[in-house]
Amino acid sequence: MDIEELKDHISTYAVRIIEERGIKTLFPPQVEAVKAGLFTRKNMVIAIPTASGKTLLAELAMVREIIEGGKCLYVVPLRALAMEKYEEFRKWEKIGAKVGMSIGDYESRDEWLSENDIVVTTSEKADSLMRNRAGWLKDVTCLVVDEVHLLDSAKRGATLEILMAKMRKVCNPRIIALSATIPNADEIAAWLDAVCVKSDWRPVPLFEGIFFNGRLEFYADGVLTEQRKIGKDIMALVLDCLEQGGQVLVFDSTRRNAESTALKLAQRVFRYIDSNEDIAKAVLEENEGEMSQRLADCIRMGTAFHHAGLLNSQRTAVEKAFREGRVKVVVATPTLAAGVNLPARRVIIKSYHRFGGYASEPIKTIEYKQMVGRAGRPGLDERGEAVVIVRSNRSREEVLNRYIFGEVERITSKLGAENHLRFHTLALSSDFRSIDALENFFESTFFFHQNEISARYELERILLQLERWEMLEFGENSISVTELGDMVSRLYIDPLTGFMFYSELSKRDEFTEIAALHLICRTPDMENLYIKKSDDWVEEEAIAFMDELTYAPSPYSADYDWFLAEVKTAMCLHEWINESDEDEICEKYGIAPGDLMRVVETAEWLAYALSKIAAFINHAQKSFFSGLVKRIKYGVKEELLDLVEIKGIGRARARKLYTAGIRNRRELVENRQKAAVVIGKRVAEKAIAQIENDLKRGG
DNA sequence: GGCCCGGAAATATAGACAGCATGTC
DNA sequence: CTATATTTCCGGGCC
Repeated sequence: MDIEELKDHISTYAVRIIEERGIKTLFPPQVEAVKAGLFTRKNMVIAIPTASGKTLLAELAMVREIIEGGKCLYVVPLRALAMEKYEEFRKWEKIGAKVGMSIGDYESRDEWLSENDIVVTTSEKADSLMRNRAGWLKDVTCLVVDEVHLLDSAKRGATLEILMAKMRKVCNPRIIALSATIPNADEIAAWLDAVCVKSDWRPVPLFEGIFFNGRLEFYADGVLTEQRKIGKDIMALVLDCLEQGGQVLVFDSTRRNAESTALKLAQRVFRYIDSNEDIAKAVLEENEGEMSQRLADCIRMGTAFHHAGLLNSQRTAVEKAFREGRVKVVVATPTLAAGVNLPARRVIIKSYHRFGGYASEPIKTIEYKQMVGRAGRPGLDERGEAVVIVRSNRSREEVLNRYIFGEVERITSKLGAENHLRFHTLALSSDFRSIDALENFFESTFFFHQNEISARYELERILLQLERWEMLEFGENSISVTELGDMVSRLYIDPLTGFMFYSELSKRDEFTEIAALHLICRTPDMENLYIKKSDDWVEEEAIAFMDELTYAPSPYSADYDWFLAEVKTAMCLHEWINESDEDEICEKYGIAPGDLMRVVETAEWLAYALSKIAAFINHAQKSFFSGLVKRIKYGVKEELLDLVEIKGIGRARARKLYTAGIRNRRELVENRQKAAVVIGKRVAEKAIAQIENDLKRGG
């Protein structure tokens, strides 16, 4: 089907914009989706492979929607994905569509979200906007859910499910759900009263293979199509592809392995690139720690590793360098499996096992298919190749049966877990104010669609629990949410977290820094650092402040290891807010810069919640808690808070200024020369300009 | 005594969402 | 209770 044929649906202008991207015709599954009613008001579930044009379908539907005067919400699972889609959709600004984004602590530009025709968000943020009664949400006429197979995720699937069910109740939008290929897409479609479009078509043919004992075998449609001998290890597999002008993406199971593989491959990949010194330098500018040094070393030689220990800016730099062909090989942990779009001619799966709680286990087939789906760059490679490295005949068989010829797992709802029910029930009970109403709502979820189990018994228990925690009150025949309950719901924290904060704050008037931080780390919303065998020092150092804490189990109790992890994390945050050097913190706690940032980010969010609850009960230390939020955000002692609010002045520069006698913004403006000497002329001038600007506006 | 080697024992283990309140002819 | 791969430790053989 020719793109021109779409002009009656989306206007000639819109067709022009698509053509500018070099798209002339629709792919077969896209044609199928159009025929199935893409331009009607039908709900749709579209289950087709990565890179076969799901996003374009969503865009076509959204443009149509906007022309009709509608408003679209595009929901994705990751912030990085939100960024990617936001940038992509901004092309539609050329035909007058306004595009916005709302994720975590970032909101696009200075416009109101209500003015946008397309808003890109994560599922949690969308749910949060709903709890905070963002009025514009009820104007949404089209909801696009990207990666809807994430309904299956034990951690985050429930939120997506609740969001979809809630949206249907509140504004009943048209729903377009995009999914990877899954066996029960029609079940999701049935839940949504949607038409289901399924296809396995790919723009670039995929060859899946096995590498065992130096022999490379490719299979297609159940039969061996080609085999040849090449070298003995992964190096041969990589060079074989580079030799033909391709790029390689390697998936490995641990960060350490990914790093060492990248470094090993670099020894021979360097021949295939020119200088990457500028990229290496940019990566080191963000951080100079050990991991960053290793990354820079790899990049200089044309390889890189990619995992959650990198800073976000470093990750983006690696992705960009790979897209530009300046880095030839990226060795990644699962960060990239379901993340941003980064195709390569050859994908190598170095290990298909991953640690999961108690032991390492084979990854799921859907994960395999997602990794493998990255093989072959449309328009650039004639074919995509995916190779699993295997070390025994047994695992060769396993890979063939389970992955290459195996079927992807069904998607099942994970809403049944008590913590998810508790979390969402509190928020829902402000709209559905009786147990019957709540039960009725839960019957509209995917969980009920799949299981047809009444949630009533579970709900009763949870409601009583929430009442004991003073978040709900029961009237004659209706439930009402207390002020505390409403606050907890809007803060988007687990009610248990809210209760812990509320009860501990009520119990005592004095919290030391470490006690407050540890309270945050005790919470089910916090993700704590891992305790290693060699972490005895945690216990030893903790003796000094043990009696300040809100809780400490006996060393013989089963919770003790968990407790030590909380303490370790609290100590890490304590050093952060007392201005220890970032790289020193990373080294001492055995973490990478990206991990530190994530701990800080989560702690800041929870500290904010803590400070709100402290203010609510008028706690004696409420200003200490609100200061703590900022201190965590910037990683500084109290005295630097004024300086660090200035853009371009972080913890390091603020400390330099303070040491030089410039202790706040006023003193900065009054000591221009000195400031210029301490932090550099350019930075100082920018800072002063900003302060003066703020003063003018603030009066 | 020092060194190398093989095998046993110890060790470590992926990822990443969320608050808030904005302003104006 | 479940696994795997890498690193570290240790003892034996050898020069």
